[in-house]
Amino acid sequence: MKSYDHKKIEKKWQKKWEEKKLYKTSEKTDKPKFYALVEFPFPSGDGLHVGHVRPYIALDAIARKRRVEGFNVLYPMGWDAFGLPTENYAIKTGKQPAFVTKQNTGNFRKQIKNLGASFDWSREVNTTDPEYYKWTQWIFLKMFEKGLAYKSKMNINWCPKDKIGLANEEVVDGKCERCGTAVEKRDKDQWMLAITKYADRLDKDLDTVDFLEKIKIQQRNWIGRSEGAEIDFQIKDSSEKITVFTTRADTLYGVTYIVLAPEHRLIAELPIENKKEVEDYIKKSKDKTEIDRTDATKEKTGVEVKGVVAINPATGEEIPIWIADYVLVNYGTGAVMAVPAHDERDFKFAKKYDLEIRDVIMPSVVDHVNPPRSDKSSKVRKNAHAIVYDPNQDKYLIIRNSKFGWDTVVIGGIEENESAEQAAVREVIEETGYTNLKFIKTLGGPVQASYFAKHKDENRVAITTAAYFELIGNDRTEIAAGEEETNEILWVSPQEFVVGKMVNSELKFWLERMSSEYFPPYTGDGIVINSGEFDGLTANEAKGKITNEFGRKVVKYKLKDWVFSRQRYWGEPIPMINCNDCGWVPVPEKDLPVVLPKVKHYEPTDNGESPLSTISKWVNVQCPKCKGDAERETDTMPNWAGSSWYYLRYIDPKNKKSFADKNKLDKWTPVDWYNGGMEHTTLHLLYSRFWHKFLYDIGEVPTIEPYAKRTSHGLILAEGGEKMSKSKGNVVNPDDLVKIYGADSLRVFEMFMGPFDQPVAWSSDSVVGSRRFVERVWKLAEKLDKKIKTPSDVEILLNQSIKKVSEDIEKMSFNTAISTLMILLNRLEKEESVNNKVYETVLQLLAPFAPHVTEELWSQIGHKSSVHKANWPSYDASKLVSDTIKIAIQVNGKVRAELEVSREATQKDVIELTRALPAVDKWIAGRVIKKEIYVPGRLVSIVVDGN
RNA sequence: GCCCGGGUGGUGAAAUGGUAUACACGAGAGACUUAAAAUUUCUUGGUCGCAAGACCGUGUGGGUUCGAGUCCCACCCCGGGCACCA
Repeated sequence: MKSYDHKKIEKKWQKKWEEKKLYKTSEKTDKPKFYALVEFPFPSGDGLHVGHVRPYIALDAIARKRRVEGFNVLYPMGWDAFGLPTENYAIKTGKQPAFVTKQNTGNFRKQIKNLGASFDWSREVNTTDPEYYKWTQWIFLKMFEKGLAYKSKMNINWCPKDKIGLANEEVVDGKCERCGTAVEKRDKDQWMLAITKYADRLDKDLDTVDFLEKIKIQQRNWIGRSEGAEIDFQIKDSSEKITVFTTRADTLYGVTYIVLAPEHRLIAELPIENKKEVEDYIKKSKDKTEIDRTDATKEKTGVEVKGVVAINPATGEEIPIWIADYVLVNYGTGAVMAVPAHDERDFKFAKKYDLEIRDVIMPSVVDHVNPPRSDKSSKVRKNAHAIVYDPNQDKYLIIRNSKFGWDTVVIGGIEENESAEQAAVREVIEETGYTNLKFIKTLGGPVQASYFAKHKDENRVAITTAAYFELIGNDRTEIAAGEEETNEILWVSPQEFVVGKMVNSELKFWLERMSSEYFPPYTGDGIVINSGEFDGLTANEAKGKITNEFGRKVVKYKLKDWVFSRQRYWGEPIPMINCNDCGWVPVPEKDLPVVLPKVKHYEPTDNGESPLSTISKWVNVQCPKCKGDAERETDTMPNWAGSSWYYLRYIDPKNKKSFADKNKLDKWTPVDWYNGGMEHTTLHLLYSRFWHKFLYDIGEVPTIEPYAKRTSHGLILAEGGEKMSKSKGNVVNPDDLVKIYGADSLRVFEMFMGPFDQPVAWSSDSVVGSRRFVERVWKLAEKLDKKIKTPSDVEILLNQSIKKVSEDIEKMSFNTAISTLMILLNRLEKEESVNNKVYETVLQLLAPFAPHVTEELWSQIGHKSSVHKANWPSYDASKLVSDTIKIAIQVNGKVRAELEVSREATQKDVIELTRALPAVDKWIAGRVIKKEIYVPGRLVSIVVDGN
């Protein structure tokens, strides 16, 4: 047999597959469809690195498996080729971006083809092709027609280095996502897309798709749906009112002031006494950068609006109005009701400016050690806790109840006409005898705790107030009669005096409140207090009732409209014409595409205009409406435009009449499985869901969602654990590894190196292991024998492997699928001869990962047709377990022996056999057997008496 | 601060509550070779022991269980996302 020559084999089969159009998707078949998609790359000058191709290989394996399972598979590839890097390169070298793009796509295509991926190259798309972006522009015009695209003066994010406006999604930590320069704010006329009109559906329809949960969560967080209430606060002696948005209507009675954003429109309307002060503050906050203003760690500032007060609609009280820049104009109503007792920011602000803090929510805890029992009755009691600290020995006074096995603080009921402090003192003396107590303070308001009181056999709802004392002497009186003798009085260290060791779940609040003069605001749920008729309701109940009474229910989103203009050359021209008489007029559909003109210079201009604006021949046009003089829009689209619908163009890439044929769309949408990076979750993935929903609304696509399933790969890092990048010089090019080890070995390695969804550091040294594996599969062909009988354990291992590999590919657990095949191979190598059928199955299971070598071996054993067309192996469910099984014997939880038993053996038989084993007898001899457990097929567990 | 992941040998990593470290890399020893590479055989969590074997061991501390890497509670560290969103 010839030695394994990957270069020859891989070239040979790649050529044959292309000739036979093996991976070309047919439109004429009644097989069920399967549309697999990977994110198409931006063809940079750097080429692909080993990280880029991992998802291509993964979905290639899935696509290959689907084909042999009988699906008509669409697995396409293309180029997301508009973008800054190409333009910047063009500026540097003077080469046409279109030319550079062609060069780069050529290189990328070659790199990908080297891997033997089963893409249908006849459907390749390129977003910079006028035949493609004609339809990107067409969709934009439809959005304009429906009022979803609008031009508006926006205070946008501006990158001074790239000289380009950015969408919110492109700003990371106040910096340009691409170049890291601090983003400035600029007022500019910008085209906007009204993605916010789809906010509710983009959130809700996530329920209808199979996306990884973390992707759904991240999108939901970004969309930021928040249910709450709008409540009007009348301004005293005025017809004006301030509307606030709140998610905590239940705390309305705790509102002690109102805060407006500096940009709030009402500020100009109010008869403010300290106008100068207020205006100074507003000016100062306008001068702050976005980063400074939104830095939550900075101390909050504000200024009171004097001469004007608002009325709390619930209490009727007059409350002050403040202006502070921690309140944002563009969220909610630009005004908040401040509840310092139950909100961190309000609390800090109130402390700083000495504003009133009013408790309206009592914390409520459910004891998790002794939770209330549903079968017991419940009693409400008012309690006092006495926290007694002895500074001399740094210890706390507790009572240990040996009967129930718990430690508790001194606790007792509060009698009528008694304060918590008085009750606490009384209880300490009665129960412990200590009399020299110095009262320090009451630890805030009451806390409600629900628990099951063992000693009374009933559920308790305790509303407890704690009093804090220090011990100043050791005098003790006699402990009152009647106290249980099971009680022991102890002093414990602070380490022991915590929830968990102590039975009192309220203790965490007491400790918090003891340690600082101002305890932190309580922001959790609880029971409403100090709120008139709403007292005693849970916070949740009160939310609804107070909203009904004083406000109205509303839903707000954090999502903002999409800034769609870019002041650059290398993007789709926005197909709009500005006419002095007619305003913004869309380019007529028949004139699409608006083709990018060729220019000599691509440099962006400092005044923030697109380079296109300097080409007067292109700019000056006739108004399509009135035929008067008009000018083209010179801004271009962001490069998220072309990628928002590319999966639709793959379906019918050559269509000249529409972006895709309706029947074909019916057949192929939605994408069945889309894999891509987590970094696109709130950008591309969200944008394309928006575009798709829009196209659905205007009847252009048949489904409400573009992607039925979305998964995500982990990043491949460089060997040192850093990100791979050309500037760091740590990029690994797949071409080099294909040359040395072959595409098959590289593919196997990329799948084997670790969990697909987890980040991994690359290790070129380890590729050799996968190469050895491929070579050993190659060599196993020397042992083939058509007549040899397969040993039963091999038979079983084979069936188990078919099952495991099939399931693991579906779960994207490629690493364990490969290791399963390695285990199988290790076993087969031990045999003198291997049956052809067994070997063929191995080749088939390996084919999705290593398509070339398996195809070669498959043809060498005499197959005329491709291994990539042979039906996926199925397993025999009756041959997954052997007749005898090895089980482990545990004595007191420790493995002491092993035993081989029949699969059908009964518990009685197995345990008898077990006891007879000397290795077991040693551990059980002379001891009382308390328990014997047999887990069929797994183990026997014997529990014996103590020592 | 909040929301997701994750923490297991020298390394990448396996493990429906049931024999922790499968599979692979690396390392060590042997075979083949004039030699090296390649290939191949064996060893490879730690401690003690001549051995049989014993004990310890999945970030830390508690808990549930006959039995915990896996479940519960509290915490520490690393990666990612969001962040003055009312």
